[in-house]
Amino acid sequence: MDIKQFERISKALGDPHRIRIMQQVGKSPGCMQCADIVEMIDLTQSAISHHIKQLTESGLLIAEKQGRNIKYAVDKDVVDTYTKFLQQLKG
Amino acid sequence: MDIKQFERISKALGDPHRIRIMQQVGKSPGCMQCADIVEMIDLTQSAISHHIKQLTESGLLIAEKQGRNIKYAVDKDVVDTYTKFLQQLKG
DNA sequence: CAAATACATTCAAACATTTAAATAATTAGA
DNA sequence: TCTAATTATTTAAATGTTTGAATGTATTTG
Repeated sequence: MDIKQFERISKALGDPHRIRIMQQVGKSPGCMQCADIVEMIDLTQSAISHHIKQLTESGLLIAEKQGRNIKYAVDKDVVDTYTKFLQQLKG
Repeated sequence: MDIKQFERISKALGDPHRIRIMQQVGKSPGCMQCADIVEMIDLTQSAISHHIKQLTESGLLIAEKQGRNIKYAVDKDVVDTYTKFLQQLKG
C-alpha cells in the first residue's frame, strides 16, 4: 500500500457517519443496501451517497450492483493491508 | 476505544505530512526532536507544530520534554488499540 | 411505455482544516 | 541577566470537506 492510499483510507475513516456505516456493513455481511444505510443515519440520501462514495473509492467497501439495489461489503483485504501499514509505523 | 477517538486518530492519519512524521518518529525510536522533523518536511515550524499537536492529541505520539527540546515516540498501545477497532469492522 | 424505486451527480452554502507570518513562552548557556 | 534556541499560540487567508436541494440515470413493475 502506498502512502496516498493510506491517506485516502484514513480520511475515509475520519468521519463519524462513515465509521458507523463501516460498522453496520461489517455486521451485515453481504446484505447491506444503500436504502438500509439511509434509514440508519440521519442524513439525506444525497449526503449518504457521498459518504459511501468515499468509502468505496478508498477501497474499504466493495459495491455490487443487484438490479436497482447495491449490496455493500467490507473489503477485508484492504483492511488488513491498511492494518499492516499501520503496524509498520510502530517501527 | 470509543468511536470519537477512532475518528480523531483516523483524521490525524489522513494527511501526508503527518503520515511521514509518524513514519520517521517510528524509525527513530525515542530520539526524534521537533527540530529534526522541521528539517525533514518542507513546511514552516508553525505548520509542523500544528501537525504534531494533532498527532499527540489523538494519542498517536507521546511527547516527552527534555530541556528545551521535546522527544517524540509512537504510542504502540494506541496503534494496537486502533488496529483492534479496525479489525472489528470486518465483522 | 409510464410510473415508481434506488442510487448518483451537480451545485452552492456552511463549515473545517491547513498554512504562514507574527508573536509568545520556556529553557540553556554566556 | 541577556541572548539564542526550541517549541507553542494567535490570527487570517487559502483550501478542502460536508451537506441538502434539485436533478439525472438506471432498472423494475404495472
